Amino acid sequence: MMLAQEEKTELVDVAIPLPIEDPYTYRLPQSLVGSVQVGCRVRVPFRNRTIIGYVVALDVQRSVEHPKEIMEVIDSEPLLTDHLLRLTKWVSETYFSSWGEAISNVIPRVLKAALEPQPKQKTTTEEPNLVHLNEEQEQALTRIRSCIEENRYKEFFIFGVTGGGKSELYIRAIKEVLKRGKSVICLVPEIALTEQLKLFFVQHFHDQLEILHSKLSLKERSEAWHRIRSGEKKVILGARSAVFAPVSNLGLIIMDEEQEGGYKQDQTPRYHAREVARWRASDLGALFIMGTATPTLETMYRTSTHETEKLVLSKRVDGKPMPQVKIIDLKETAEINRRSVIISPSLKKAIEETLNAKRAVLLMLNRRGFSTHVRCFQCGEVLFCQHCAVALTFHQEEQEVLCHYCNFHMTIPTLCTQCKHPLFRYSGVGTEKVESEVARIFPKARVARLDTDTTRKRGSHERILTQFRMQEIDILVGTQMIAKGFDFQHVNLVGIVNADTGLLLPDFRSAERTFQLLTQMAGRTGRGSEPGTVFIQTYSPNHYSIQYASEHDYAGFFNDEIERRRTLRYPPFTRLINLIFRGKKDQKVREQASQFRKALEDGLRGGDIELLGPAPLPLYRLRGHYRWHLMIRGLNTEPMRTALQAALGSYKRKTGVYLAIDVDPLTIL
DNA sequence: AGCACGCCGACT
DNA sequence: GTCGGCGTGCTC
Repeated sequence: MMLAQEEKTELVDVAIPLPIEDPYTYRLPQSLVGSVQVGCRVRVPFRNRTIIGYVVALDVQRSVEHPKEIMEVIDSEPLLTDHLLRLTKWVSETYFSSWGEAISNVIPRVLKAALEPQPKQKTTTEEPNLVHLNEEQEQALTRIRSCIEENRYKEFFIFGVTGGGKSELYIRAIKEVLKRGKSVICLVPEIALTEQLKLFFVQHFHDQLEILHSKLSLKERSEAWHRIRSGEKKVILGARSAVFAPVSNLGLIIMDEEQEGGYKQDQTPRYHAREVARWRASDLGALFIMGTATPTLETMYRTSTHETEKLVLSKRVDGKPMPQVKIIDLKETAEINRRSVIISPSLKKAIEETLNAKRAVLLMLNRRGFSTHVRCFQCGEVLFCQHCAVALTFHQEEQEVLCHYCNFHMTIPTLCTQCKHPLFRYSGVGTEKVESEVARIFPKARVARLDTDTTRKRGSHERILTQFRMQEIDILVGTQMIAKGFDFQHVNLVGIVNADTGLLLPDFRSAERTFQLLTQMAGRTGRGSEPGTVFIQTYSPNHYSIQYASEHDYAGFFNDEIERRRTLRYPPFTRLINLIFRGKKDQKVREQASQFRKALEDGLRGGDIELLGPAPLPLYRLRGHYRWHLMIRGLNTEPMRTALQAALGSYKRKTGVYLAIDVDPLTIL
C-alpha cells in the first residue's frame, strides 16, 4: 500500500523568493496530486520555517536526496501565465536576481485566493469628442494602425515637441487596439502622473480602465490584479511596476516620457521598465510605443539603426511658437554684486512684468532645502552626516539640518564641535531659500513651493496644483517636480534659478539630463495666448546642453553628444554592468571588490570586455556603509553576463560585505 | 536573506 | 574557565 502511494507522488520545482540560485524540488503528496499547476503558489517547508514559493515545473525527473513535502497549494488556478513565468525568468537572468525574487516582485504580496466580482460601475455612454488631428498626427496614426493590423511585434518612438499632441495619439492607438479585443498597458514615470492622467483616461475608457501602482493599498492592488488577470480590465494605466500587469491578450504597451529615471527600479531586481516592455511586446507580438520630446540617446540611436521607427510631431497643436529662451551669465551678475545672486536683475525685471500682466511664474531649482551646507563662521568646519559622505542640508521649516540620502536629521549645535564658536554660515541655495528670497523681493506676490517637502502628505501635491490652476498662486518655486505634467495656459515665464546643479555630477549622462530638464521646463510656458519666455541662469552659458536647449535643438544636441559617447565608449555604443560592494568595514569592502575583479579576470581571458575599478563610489559612505564599485564594460551583454555568472560562482564571499549588481545603470552614485 | 555551526578574544 | 564575536556554509 505504502509503495503504491509513493509511486503516485511526484516531484515539482518551486522557485523560492530568496537570493538563492535555483528552484528547489519538493514532493507533492498524494492528496495534492492534480490540484497543482505550474504558476501556482505553494507553501513549503524551508529550513526551520515555512515559505511561499512558486511552482515552475511539474513532473520533475531529477533525483533529490530527501525532498520535503509541499504543505499547501494556495491557488486553485495558476496565478502566473506561461508568458509571465518566462518573463520573470528573463528578468532574473538579465538582472541577476533569483527567479523567485523576480516572481515575488511581480505579484502583490497579499493576494486573496478567491475572486470577488466587482459591482458594475455606472458607465457613461457618452464619448468625449475626439479632437481633430493635424496632418502629422494623422500620418503617425496611419502607421500605427497598419502595424496593429499586422499583429506582430513592432516598436515606435513618437518624437513629439511639448504640446505636440502625443496624448491624443495614445488615446487613438489604444482605441484601435481595444477594437480588436486586445488590451493595453500605458506607463507613466511616476505615481503623481498616474493620478493626473487617470482623469483624462477614464473619460475615454470608463470601466475598462484600471490603475496600478505601488502606492495603492495591499487590498486595492490585489483586487486590481485579479480584475486584470481575469480580463475584466483592458486598459492598465500605471507607474513602473505596471509593466508586469497580468493582462491577457496584450496588444500594446505605451511608455510616456521614456527618458525618465523612474522607469528603473533601484532595488533587486534592478530592471528597466523599457526593456521589460520591449521583451513582453516582442514575446507576444504586440506593439511598443515610446514617446517624449527629449528621448534618451539610447532610444534616439535605435531609430537611426531602424530597430525603432520614429514618428515625428514637430508642430504644437495650438500652432504656438516655442518660447524664447534667454541665458543669464551668473558670473557677470556675481561680479557686479560681488557675491552670488539668486535672482538676477533681468530675471527680476521679467518677473515684475509678468506679475503686472497678471500672469504666473515658475521658478525651478533642482535642490530642496534652504542652504546646501552649514559652516562654522570661525573655523570653517562643515556639518556632515554621520552616516554618509555628504554635507547636511539646512531646512528652515523644520529648523534642522537633514541628510538627503539617509534622512538623518538634527538641530544645529549651539557651538561648533571643533572650535566652540557659536555662529554658523549658511551657504548654497535650495528651493526654500529661493521661496523666501522671492517673497522678500515681491512682497505682494503670492508665492508657493512644490517639492518633496511640501508634498509629503497625501493629496498635497494635487492641492498645490489646483491652487496654481485657480490662479491663487503667482510664483511657484519648485524642484524638477514642476517640470512634469504641468500644462497651464497662464504661465508666461519660466526661470531656471541655476542650470548647473546637474552638470557638476560625475556621471556621463549629466549633459543629457541637463538638456532634458531645461527643454521640459521650457515646454511649461507659452501654452496660452501669449508667447512664453524662459530665463536660464548659469555659470556655464556656453555649455552645449544649455546652448542647444535654449535653441530647442534636440538634433544638434544628439549629434554632439552621440559622438562624445562613441569616443568615450559609453552607451549606446557599449553596455555597462555596475557592481556595488558595501559594508561597515572599508578595508573588507575594498578587498572584496579587488578579489572579485581577479575572479572576473580569470574568467575573461581576452575578449573585448573591460574592467574598471575598484574605485570608491562618489557617495563613498552611505547609511554607515563604505562603498566601492567595479564596472564591466563591453559591446554585448552576453559575454559580460557569462563572465559575471562565472565569477559569482567562484569568488569567496566575505561576511559583512554586500554585493548589488546593476545592469545598465542609470546613475553611478 | 536567515540561521546554525564553529573557532578565537575579554570577562563574570 | 565561559560569552560572544563573526567567518562559513546550507537551505529541496
